[in-house]
Amino acid sequence: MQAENTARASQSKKRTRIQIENEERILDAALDVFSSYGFRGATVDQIAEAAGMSKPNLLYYFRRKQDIYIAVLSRTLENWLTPLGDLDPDGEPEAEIGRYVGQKLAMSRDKPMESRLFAIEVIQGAPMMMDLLRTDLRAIVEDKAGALAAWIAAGKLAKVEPAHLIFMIWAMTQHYADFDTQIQSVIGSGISGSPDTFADAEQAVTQILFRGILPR
Amino acid sequence: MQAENTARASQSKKRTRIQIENEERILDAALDVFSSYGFRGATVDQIAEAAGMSKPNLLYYFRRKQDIYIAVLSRTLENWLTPLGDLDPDGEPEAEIGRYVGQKLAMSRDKPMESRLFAIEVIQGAPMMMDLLRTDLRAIVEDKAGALAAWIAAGKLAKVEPAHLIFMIWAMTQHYADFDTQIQSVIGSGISGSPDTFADAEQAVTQILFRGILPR
DNA sequence: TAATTTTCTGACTGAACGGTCAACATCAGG
DNA sequence: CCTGATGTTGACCGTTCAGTCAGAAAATTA
Repeated sequence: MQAENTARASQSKKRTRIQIENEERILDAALDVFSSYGFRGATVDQIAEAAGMSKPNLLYYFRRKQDIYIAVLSRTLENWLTPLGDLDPDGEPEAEIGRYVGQKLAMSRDKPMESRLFAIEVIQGAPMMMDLLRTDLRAIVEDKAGALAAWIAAGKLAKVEPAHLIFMIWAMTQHYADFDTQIQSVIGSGISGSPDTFADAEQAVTQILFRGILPR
Repeated sequence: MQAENTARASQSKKRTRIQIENEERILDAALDVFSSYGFRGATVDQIAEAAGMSKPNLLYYFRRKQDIYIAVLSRTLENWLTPLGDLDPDGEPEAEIGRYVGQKLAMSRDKPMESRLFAIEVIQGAPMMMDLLRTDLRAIVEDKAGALAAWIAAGKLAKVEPAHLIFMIWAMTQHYADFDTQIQSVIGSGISGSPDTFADAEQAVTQILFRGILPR
């Protein structure tokens, strides 16, 4: 993403205890605010208040609003790509994809703000993340698409354009985080709030996906 | 949504030619801007420039930024719910759902901004649309979920929680509009730009969905 | 504990924003 | 072609925002 520590920057030698604590508090608060309002809609004052500190103090750690945003995206990106990276081409598709889908659904339940942060950024054209999408994300998708293609060639999966299969998994799982408000409005509860709803979601996703792609 | 014409309001008698023209230009421009930046991120000046008129003139037609936003949401909502409303409980599931999915995918290709407008609004907690979601959207989903439940009971569809099946269709189809930037970054083209990509998307969605839910 | 560095804050600045207003321009109907 | 209604604009206002700064308070080091 970038030099990561655009913070007190300069050429600071060691990160002090207070620095580490406060930067974390700021990033937690920033995730909350940015995932609710997007970059332009969020204000530094909001983030400062959520982090429980004054605005000048926040700006002492991150000189500019953009630096906070980039730092949050950076920190979140790792968790984001890890599960897909774990997909093992030498494993069996049902087990591997099942584990992946399970992890993604759990992330939608437990870390919905991260999902929404990326969603807003991407929907708005990924002005800050474009480079990463074209490099890191593209690379890992191409890599794992190869694994899917091999499974298809081996007759272990139905014929689907591999990249699109990955997109569909993202779509189905992340929908429960990103559109939680809508889901709650319609059925009364989201997957974060109700174990029953989570179970229904998991059942629907795996049912459709596995019947859809596993050999009959 | 509301009285629709919060515009020149007062108790205007008839809408003049210029009024009709300009309100349409404004709403087109507003859709473009709001779908890219969200409500808080968009500025009235941006919309005015996109509509090719001065800010005071724009505010002559819509007194407040919120009024423009609500008007755009209103206008878009109709197109949004129509395809689902057309789903015929007395038809055959494959034909009905197939037509619905086709319409939704075509909308993602031809009207991606509408999709993104709703996506941003919902992701941010639907502050302006909550009422509509809880009434109109909920009602139509419950209605159509009944149709799906009947098909399932008749053995014409696999057992899936009907509301979740609808969510999955939304997720899979709208993903191609909302996350177009991401898809382009990964495979080089989106469904609006390339007929091949659209065909791949359609194939993936229908393949997964129909194998996933139709009786074997 | 004295010196030094790090952390924190109130008060501020210039720019951007939403919205107003008085006056000017254009239009449609008689 | 005159007149009232509709449409349009530059200049402006109060507020909010990102970011600055001089210096006070707290922590660290010696």
